[in-house]
Amino acid sequence: MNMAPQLQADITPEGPDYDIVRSVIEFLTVEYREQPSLEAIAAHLNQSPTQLQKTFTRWAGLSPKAFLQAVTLDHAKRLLRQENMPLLETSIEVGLSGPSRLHDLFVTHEAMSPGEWKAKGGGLVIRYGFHQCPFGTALVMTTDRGLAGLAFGDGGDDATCLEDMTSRWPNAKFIQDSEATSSYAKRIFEPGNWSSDQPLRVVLLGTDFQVRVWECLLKIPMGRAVTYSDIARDIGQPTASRAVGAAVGSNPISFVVPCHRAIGKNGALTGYHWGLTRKRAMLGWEAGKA
DNA sequence: TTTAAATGTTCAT
DNA sequence: ATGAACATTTAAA
Repeated sequence: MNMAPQLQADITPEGPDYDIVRSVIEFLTVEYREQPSLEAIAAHLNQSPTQLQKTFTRWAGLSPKAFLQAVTLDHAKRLLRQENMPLLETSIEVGLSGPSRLHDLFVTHEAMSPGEWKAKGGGLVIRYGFHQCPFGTALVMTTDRGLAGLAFGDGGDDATCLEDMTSRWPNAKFIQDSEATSSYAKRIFEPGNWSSDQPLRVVLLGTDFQVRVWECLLKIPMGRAVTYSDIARDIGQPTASRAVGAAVGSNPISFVVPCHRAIGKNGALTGYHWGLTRKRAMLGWEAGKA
């Protein structure tokens, strides 16, 4: 309600948190057969076990052990099985600018007109800024109609990250303006700020097919997962699962459009534009908040 | 468990 | 127009 200046610090209390967490996840992923003990992990990172335990838990809401369990095949399959009845079919009569009630974050979305899409962003003014978030550095992009892009980068690859995004809309005009984008960052990464009073407005810049896929993703509740073929079925092209994968992968608003909740039919995490480790991190983080 | 063929969209010749 | 790439999936060996 108030407190503008400090919020960004609240999001990431200790700057390097994600760096540590990321290392832990990477280590666990490679060595998970060994079921490494907390001591082993800590030793590998040159940290004290208690320190590490505390940092990790503060970040994820889950102990490293519970986290490891949350990202295994078994757990993923359970998430899928749970999705038998209700998920995609029952939901929502969303027209083009209809509000969709999410289980978690409230979003209103709006697709671009075909003419605007053909212009590849021409005549569009996009403001962008970098912000710290629980998953590293986030690049936030907005238009006057709402959030248009969200990307991630670690360390010094901010430039790479920016390049990746700007090349999607070559004719748009880009202006650096962290002031304008910071309010979005605050809203997105702090679950406490999620409310229906002020829905988050997003603009879907993509082809017809892509937009349909992304709208599907928006219906997936927090802590749940669906397969690529589920989505294909829901948009009326049951055999297009592969195409769906491609569309999911080109989603410009990562995290807000929960592309990390789409997984393979056997429960395996297949791919992620910003790195599989980050996908695991997001799934585990959500498991801790749910 | 690994391999091969089928599949739909997008992007580059 | 045509072909290759892709964050898939299924069936067959």
